[in-house]
Amino acid sequence: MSVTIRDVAKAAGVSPSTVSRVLNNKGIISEETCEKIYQAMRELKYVPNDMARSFANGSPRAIAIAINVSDAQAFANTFFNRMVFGIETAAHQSGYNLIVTNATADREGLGSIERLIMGKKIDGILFPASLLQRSFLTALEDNSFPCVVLGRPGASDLEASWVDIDNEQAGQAAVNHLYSKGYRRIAFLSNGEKELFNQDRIAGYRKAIEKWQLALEESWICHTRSSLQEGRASVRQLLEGNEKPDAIICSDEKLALAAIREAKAMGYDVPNDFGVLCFDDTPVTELAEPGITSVDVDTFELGRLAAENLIRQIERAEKSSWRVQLTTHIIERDSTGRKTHGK
Amino acid sequence: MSVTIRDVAKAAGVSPSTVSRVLNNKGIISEETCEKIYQAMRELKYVPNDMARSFANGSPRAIAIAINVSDAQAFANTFFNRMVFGIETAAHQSGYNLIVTNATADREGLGSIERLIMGKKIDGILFPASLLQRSFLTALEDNSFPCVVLGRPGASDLEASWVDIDNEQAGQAAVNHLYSKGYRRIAFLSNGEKELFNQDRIAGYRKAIEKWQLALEESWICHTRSSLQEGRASVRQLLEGNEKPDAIICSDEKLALAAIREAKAMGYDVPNDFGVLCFDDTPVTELAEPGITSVDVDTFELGRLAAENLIRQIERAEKSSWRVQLTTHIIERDSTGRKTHGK
DNA sequence: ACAGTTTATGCAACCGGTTGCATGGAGGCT
DNA sequence: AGCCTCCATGCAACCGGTTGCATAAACTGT
Repeated sequence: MSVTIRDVAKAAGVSPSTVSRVLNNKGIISEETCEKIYQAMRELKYVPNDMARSFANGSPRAIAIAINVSDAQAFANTFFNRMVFGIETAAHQSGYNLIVTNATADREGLGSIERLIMGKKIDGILFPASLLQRSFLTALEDNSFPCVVLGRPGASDLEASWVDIDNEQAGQAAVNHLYSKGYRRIAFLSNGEKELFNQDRIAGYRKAIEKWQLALEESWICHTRSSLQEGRASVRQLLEGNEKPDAIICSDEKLALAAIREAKAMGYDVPNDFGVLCFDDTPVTELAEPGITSVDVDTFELGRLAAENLIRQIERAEKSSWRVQLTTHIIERDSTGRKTHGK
Repeated sequence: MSVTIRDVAKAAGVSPSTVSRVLNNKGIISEETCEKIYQAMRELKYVPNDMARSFANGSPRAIAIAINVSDAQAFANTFFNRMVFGIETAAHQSGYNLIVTNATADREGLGSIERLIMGKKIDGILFPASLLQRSFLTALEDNSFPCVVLGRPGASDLEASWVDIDNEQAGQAAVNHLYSKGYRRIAFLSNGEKELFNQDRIAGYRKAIEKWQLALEESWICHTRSSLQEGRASVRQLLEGNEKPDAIICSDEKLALAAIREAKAMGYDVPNDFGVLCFDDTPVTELAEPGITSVDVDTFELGRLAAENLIRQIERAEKSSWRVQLTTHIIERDSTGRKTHGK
């Protein structure tokens, strides 16, 4: 069939082992032999068979990322997309392939992930925190199989490595930005009370509010579902209360749009009477009118870091828990671009 | 290390070959032996080593999708995301893994794709048409390596298989929808004259215009770049001309937003005086105000079909050129929801 | 000049399934 | 009973690199 290491060996007048050693720079080989072998490889257009190689040294040089095909969230998620690109980049740099696999369990017993792991097709795995509910992770830990979680896992007792946005910092950054723009009465509209990232962001929000000694009304922290309708209802309630905020931090773009529309409908001017800001930069925040200021994170980098660490785990065979929380930055747009400062 | 086929054989009191045959239902095996072997496999918790298997039968049972990490388009692309999910689903169903790989060439000679192919790490590859410029495809064809292009390749002489949206049908569907809503003077705002998909859509547009015997002004077909500013300028020009359209089909969401804003700014009521529609359904079309009617395609299905065909190519070893053009459907929103019919 | 060390390379086994060919036994036919 | 066929299974080679151990050649020091 194709040209093998033995063909090269024959052509160069050496043994297969020598060729292998040259390929992997293992052991000491004389300049001369080296040259002969390279020559032969070039002539025969030799390309090593990666399957054979993986098999022989028991490592496929591949990592996997688990996704959930039925997850509508991920479907729409630009965020996720960029992260995958970052992961691929890091993997490629270290000579690993990236396998994408669905996380749902098969009827026939083993889920596709377990199959990949047990079948020795991957060296490590990246696991979105949202898919963590099932006992996957503990299973992985028992086997001490290399793994990095994308997003902070809920159960804090887990010893896994993970990467995430620094959500507390993100919450502070949001307040800081609004403060610098002259807003003083800042509300927070979350898209889910149970979500860890909202809790962390709110913690950061509180800290920053305190730091600047701003008004802190408990009624200004409200939770709703991510929809235009429910968002508008919440904002209306806020703006009809006795203590009216002059700016709002929203968990997502949908709520931010809702806030803008409701405020406008009630006669407010955005951003002059009412500032709006949300987390995650997307086409929607860019194209909204006014453009929505957002707290963004470099998701490409997030993915890159995750993969890099995973590979370090694999190669060093160390299962130390490693965590990274990436700092966010503000992408400033018109929704917080107040012109008239003042209380 | 781990439990192998020989361990199972020993436990069941048979030879490794018999176990292998049971695993792959090859040959004829007695009920009795079969049972013994299954029993042994269960007891030992045997999982076949996929690397060894791939190596032995010379097929890794994996396909790859080429991406371009530096491509900002794909970055933001929900479209792409869903397609990948569809591909993974089909691949998984047939027992293939999906490898994601960057298409850019390395400095050290072989690009990662060639490496995957030559190194026997994949059985076939999916290739976005946008990455086709380089001589990849011809190289693949010379080797008759299984390949499916995502999107119609530009050079029509290429013999490759591909899947795409039926863009001509999409253009017709857009006109048909507007016509059914009472619009009669329909313009087309494209985001690039050279793009094949725009050419096809415009061809469909012309056909449908003719079919309904609508007015066809050549000045109504205009090309611009995808930006709010340039979009608005184009629309302003259209609406200031002598022959004013009462609806517009836009290549993308950005241009549609531009159209809505410019029309509103000029005192038009959208959708009653002026209907707006675009291709591809995204969060932006959903969240715009008014929501933008779009011509959408099931990209998950598109990916699924592509992967399915690729695998058929691999398994049948047939290199027939196969094409699919998927039919679009209208996602109706308020931007074409005219209430007052009439010219 | 000789023992001791270093350097460069070969030999052969191994990684874990797969498969063509061989074989022994059971059953069928005359 | 003898021969043929078919069924079920085993044997051993093979896929293509990798690697521990052995060894021959070259070099070092005295």
